[in-house]
Amino acid sequence: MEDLLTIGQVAERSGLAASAIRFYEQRGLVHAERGSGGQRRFRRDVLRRIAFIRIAQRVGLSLDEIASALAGLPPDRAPNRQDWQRLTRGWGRRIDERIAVLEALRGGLTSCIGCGCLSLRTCALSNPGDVASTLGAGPRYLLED
Amino acid sequence: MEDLLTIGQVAERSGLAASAIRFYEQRGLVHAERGSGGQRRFRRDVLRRIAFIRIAQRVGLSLDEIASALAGLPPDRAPNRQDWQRLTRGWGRRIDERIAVLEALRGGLTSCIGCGCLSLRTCALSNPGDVASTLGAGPRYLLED
DNA sequence: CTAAGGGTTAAAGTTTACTTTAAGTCAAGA
DNA sequence: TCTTGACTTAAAGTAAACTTTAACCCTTAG
Repeated sequence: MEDLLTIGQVAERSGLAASAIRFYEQRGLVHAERGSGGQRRFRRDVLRRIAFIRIAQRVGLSLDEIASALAGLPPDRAPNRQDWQRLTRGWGRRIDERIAVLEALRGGLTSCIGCGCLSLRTCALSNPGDVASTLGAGPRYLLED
Repeated sequence: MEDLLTIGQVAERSGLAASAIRFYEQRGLVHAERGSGGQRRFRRDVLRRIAFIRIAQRVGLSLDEIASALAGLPPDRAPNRQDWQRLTRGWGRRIDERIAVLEALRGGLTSCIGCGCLSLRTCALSNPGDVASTLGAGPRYLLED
């Protein structure tokens, strides 16, 4: 077994489509050397990069943001655990914020009976926005008769 | 003040762009009569429909799903509170699920130290999936040295 | 009456994250 | 050697949810 992976092997192991991997290479998210005949050969740690990318996506980052984050890895040596952890700092907060927004929305829904919806433009429920304002001002209202 | 609204007035009151409102009309999400000269005239309750649409989007529904939901409103009379509430049944559960997924992800992140990421294809963190499997099997691991 | 401001249309453009297609090249076993 | 399956490329296609553009019409205040 070689220590370099073909795109098919990476696809197999990561569960990603080969086309997606090529796309990621284009976008600079992963890197491949080229073997005889121009075929891509990936180092094994591409799998960790891909894991990182997928998790980052679930946290809500765009590929551009993920690319910026990955650019923070040391170019000269293989990333170690501290390197990776540095990149995931702040994700917990980001997730907490999204949870807070959803909880506010749910709270609004269940308490939202008898609403006049007088001002759509300022209704916290219909406007995505900062957590503070959504959480801060008590129940909002959705529907009235 | 008329009891029918121009598209500009609806845009102003809802905070939506006029182009978005035209788009919604095309998609059957809102309805407009036509006045002299072919201009759109909206009944005031279009504002409630728009509020519904925006909140449904925040809950995670696509415009197609929202259109189906709106089709459940009575065609012959103005919707009342029960009508609207019927449409929002099930949203709470949907939101709870999304919260559960995010919490599992956050829990995984914070406990994710020392992971071998041996099988990307089955790693709960890198794979979006059902809540049960993500929640059920204890901490998962993200990064190793 | 006329100019400004808002309204109309269809069609094309935007963004994100990919997939599909077409046409061709490479690698490995029988 | 041949054939099959995996690989290559660039370019176009997809989906969602809109926005932009261009060319034109309507309404209203002065």
